[in-house]
Amino acid sequence: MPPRGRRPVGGPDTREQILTAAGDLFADLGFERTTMRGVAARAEVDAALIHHYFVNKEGLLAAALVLPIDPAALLAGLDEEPHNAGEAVVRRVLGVWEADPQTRRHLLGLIRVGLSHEYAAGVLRDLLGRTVLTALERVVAGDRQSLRAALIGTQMAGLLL
Amino acid sequence: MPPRGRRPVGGPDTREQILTAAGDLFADLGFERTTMRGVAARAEVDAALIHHYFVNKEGLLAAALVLPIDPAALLAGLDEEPHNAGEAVVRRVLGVWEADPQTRRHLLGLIRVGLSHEYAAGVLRDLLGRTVLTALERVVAGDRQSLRAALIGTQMAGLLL
DNA sequence: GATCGCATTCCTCAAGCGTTGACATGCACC
DNA sequence: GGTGCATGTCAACGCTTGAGGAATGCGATC
Repeated sequence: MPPRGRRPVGGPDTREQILTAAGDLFADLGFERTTMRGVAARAEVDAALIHHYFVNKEGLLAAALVLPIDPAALLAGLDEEPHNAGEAVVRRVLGVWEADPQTRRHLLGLIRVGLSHEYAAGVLRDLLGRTVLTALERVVAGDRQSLRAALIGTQMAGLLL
Repeated sequence: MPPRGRRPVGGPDTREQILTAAGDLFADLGFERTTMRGVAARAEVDAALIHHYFVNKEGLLAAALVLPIDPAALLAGLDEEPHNAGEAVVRRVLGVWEADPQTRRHLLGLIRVGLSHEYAAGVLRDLLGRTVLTALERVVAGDRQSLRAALIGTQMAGLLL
């Protein structure tokens, strides 16, 4: 039984602990099968504290879902030589995919979350829209930019899957 | 502690008890503040039994929401003298409203439920559409029947409110 | 600059909610 | 008299909330 009030300073960042615990469990189990109590236990925290920080399970998901890589950085510089940007995108994506098993596991987790639950899918779409598509749009030139960016995105998702 | 299995025959109709208990509580408290355990307690039944019969709280609401009067009967015969149907409708509605406090309480309860919760409002709309509007349409003559029936309906609702 | 009071922030407890699956018991029918 | 279905209860699960308890930071005061 932990003491009742606020913990003395100097301990690990509790909020961060919750976030990583949640990230792990969501990735492993999907949305439904991940439980608040499970996250709380793994983060060594009372379940109510999660609500304090993230309001509810959906809020926790939204906060826990982060990309393991920065798409803007990954695609940086590609807009300078548009003629072979397509191939370059594929190369770089596959690059991280193959190089780092950690990252691969994380990405697979994201996909699993998206597949596991209606609401979770929405959150994930949102995240991708804000990050990946924005980064892609900067690389893609010409007209119908957004559409082509979206197509590339789905193409890559399909490839990884 | 009641015995564990099925009750001996001859007792009151359990399902009906649940329904009246639910009707009372929904009318008094609205949807949110009515609890499954509360209904179960009032009906002297285990909460799980409600799920057995009505699947979930929304199902219970849909089953418990019934009109205290039959609009078809209330408006019967009015289609025979269309010239003063309007006034007659008002008279009859106000008739039951003033005559029977029981009915009035029940109707007020329905309105409260409708106001208390998004989903509940949907169920109520549904109920009204299936009953009141159908009855009204039979009374209203001429073109744009449905529209005029709907207008009369809202008019009456406003009046009572 | 030290210290005191106080609002804020972090945190747990206890309880409430809907819901579910396992299981018990009576009833009807063959 | 056994078999299957309808009727019930129990115990537990999972999310959420409100009441507080404890540490902390900060301005006022000396």
